[in-house]
Amino acid sequence: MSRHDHQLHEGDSLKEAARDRLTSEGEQWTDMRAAVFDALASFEKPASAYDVAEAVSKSEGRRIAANSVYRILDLFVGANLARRVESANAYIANRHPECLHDCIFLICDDCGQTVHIDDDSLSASVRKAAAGAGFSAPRPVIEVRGKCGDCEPN
Amino acid sequence: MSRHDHQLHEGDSLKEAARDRLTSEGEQWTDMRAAVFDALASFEKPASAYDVAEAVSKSEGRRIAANSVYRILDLFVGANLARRVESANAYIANRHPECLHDCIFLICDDCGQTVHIDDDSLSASVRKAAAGAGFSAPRPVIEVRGKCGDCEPN
DNA sequence: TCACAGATGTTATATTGTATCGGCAGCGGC
DNA sequence: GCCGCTGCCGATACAATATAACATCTGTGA
Repeated sequence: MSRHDHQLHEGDSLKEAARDRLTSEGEQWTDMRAAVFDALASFEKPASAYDVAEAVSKSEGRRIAANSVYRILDLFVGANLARRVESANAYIANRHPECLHDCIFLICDDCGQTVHIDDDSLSASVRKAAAGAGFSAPRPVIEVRGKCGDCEPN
Repeated sequence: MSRHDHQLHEGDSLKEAARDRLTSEGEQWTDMRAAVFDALASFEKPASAYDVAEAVSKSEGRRIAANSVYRILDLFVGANLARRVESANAYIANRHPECLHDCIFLICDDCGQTVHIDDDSLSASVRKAAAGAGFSAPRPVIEVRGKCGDCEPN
C-alpha cells in the first residue's frame, strides 16, 4: 500500500486545517459553517444531513433547517473538507483536508463503523480500468460494505 | 484484465437466464416478476424503482405501487438478477445472472450511460485492501462517476 | 374444506434531496 | 451617509427515494 506523510488531524487541529482549506478556496469560514463542521466531525460514523442538522440545532439552541446543512455540506465536499458516502446517503468529515485522495471507505453493515484507506495505486488502477472503457474518471466511488473486525464472528 | 467465457444475454435469452436463475434459488418466477424484469431490462441506463414502477404500470395497464417494485428489485439483487447502483439510487439488470462478479460500474454524469466491467483482479485487490484493515468484504461497491467517451470533449 | 405460506395490493409514513424566495449583513463606490 | 451589489442564511414547499403495516389473493398440502 502506498504511504505518505500526511497528517491526520483531530480536534482543534482539524478544525483549523478545515478553515484554512476553505478560506484558501476563497470561501468564507462562517459561524454556521464552523458549527456544521464541528457537528460532522463529532460523529464517529457517516452522518446524514438530517443527523447533522439535528446536532447543529442542539448546539446552536435553535432550529437549523436541513436545507442550510445541505448547502454547507455540498460546499464542504467540493472543498475536500468532507466526503459523501454514496452507499449510505451520508457524509463524513475528511481528517486531512489538505491533500486530495481517491479514498476508499470500509463501512461495517453491523455497527456502522467506517474507516477509510488511501491506496493511490488501487484507485489509480480503477481509473485506468475506466479509461480503458473510454471513461474519464474524475470521481471514483470505492466503498466496501462488509463487517469490521469487531463485528465479524471470525 | 481478466477474461472468461461468460455469455452476455439479451432479449428472450436474458429473460430465460433470469428465470432459470431465480427458480434455481427456490423462488417463483411470477408474471409480476417477469414484468418487472422486462421493464428493468428495457432501460439502457440505471433506473430508479419509481421509473420501473411507472414502466410496469404502463405495460400492465394498471397502477403498480413502488412498494411492490422495491420488494421485487430487492429479491432480484439478492439473486444476482439485478444490481443496485448506489451512487445513483437506481437499479440495472444483470446481463449474465448466472455468474457472480464484483462488478465495476462506470456511469456518465452527462448522459447517464452506464457500462460495467468485470475485472476480478481489481475487485480482488479491493477486497484484499479491506481485509488488511480487518474488514470482511462481502459487497464491494466500485462505481466510477465521470464522463463517457461520447460526452468527454477530449 | 381448512390452514398455511408466499406473493401482491393498498395505504400511510419516513427519509433524503431540491427549488424558490426573501431578509440581512458586509462592502465598495459615490 | 446612501446606494446597490453579493454572498450567506432562514423558511417553506415540494420532489424523489425507501420502508412499514396490514389486507387480500392464490396455490398447496393436510
